[in-house]
Amino acid sequence: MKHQKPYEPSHGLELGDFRMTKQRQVVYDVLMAKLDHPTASEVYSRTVTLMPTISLATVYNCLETMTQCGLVKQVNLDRAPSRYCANLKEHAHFYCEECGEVTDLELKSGVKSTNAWKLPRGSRVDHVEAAIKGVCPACTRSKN
Amino acid sequence: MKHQKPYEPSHGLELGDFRMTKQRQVVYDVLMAKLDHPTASEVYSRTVTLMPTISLATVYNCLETMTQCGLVKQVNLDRAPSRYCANLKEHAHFYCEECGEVTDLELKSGVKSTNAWKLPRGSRVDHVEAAIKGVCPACTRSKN
DNA sequence: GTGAATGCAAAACCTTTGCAACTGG
DNA sequence: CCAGTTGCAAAGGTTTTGCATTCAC
Repeated sequence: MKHQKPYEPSHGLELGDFRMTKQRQVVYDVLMAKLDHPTASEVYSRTVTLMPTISLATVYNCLETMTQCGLVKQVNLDRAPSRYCANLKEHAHFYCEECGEVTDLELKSGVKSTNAWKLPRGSRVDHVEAAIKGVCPACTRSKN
Repeated sequence: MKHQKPYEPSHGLELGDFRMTKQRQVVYDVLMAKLDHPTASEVYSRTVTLMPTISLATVYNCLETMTQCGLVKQVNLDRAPSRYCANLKEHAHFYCEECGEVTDLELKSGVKSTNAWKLPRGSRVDHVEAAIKGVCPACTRSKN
């Protein structure tokens, strides 16, 4: 069985041998420029306008590396292509079934993200991934 | 943009034209027989021992159809192959990074699954998907 | 200088699909 | 009977990989 790599805390940012190449810089800039949740190919489309020679494979590599380093987060909703997100604070994702937008939901203060669930005593929690599907306020309003 | 199909409540089980074929029966039986979280190909491996002529594509079709009907749930963790689950009560999933097992976490009573997150006023919530990664009690114990 | 990263194309992987044959109600 | 389902093989779309070239440190 192929296990996940153990989750690396995103603060601390242990970059190790991380080399800041031009490509990585552009990919990172693109992610920071617009805090929506682009897929790898959307990131590619945006980077290619800034650096026409970059390849899709490199974008994938950069996103993977940055995910490992904790610079960005990979967001997976169902089987859809992964999206990437530069918001490093703990948060959930809201997926609007009408407009397809993904927005971040902050954690309420003083609350643990696991607090709704019965965790067996003795579990160690490393990471919580919460996705909420529904209809966003804007789409709810425009529906009638 | 290709949207999700709207989420269908799993109670009520509107089966519509659903035809209980031998293949679907076997797939369903296999899922009920062991409430772990097999992937499509694990389901295939198990069904094939009971019905050697079944094809992998049919297993995928059956799982898809049953997911639509609300008979089973599709569980997606990261980019790993989808797993399937016959537990229809609202629950979260715990993924153990040591042993790779996926277990169900019940919702605490009197609590909403969204309660940790700041939902914008006016959002409609249809469905919550929560995945918790960590180390299960058994693996935590055996580590030292 | 040297190991790491890139770019390209090809492969890998999970999943879906087209279609003729079959079957459940 | 006949729409819905199967099985097969082939295609689909996303992501990864092998390898020669280039580059950051």
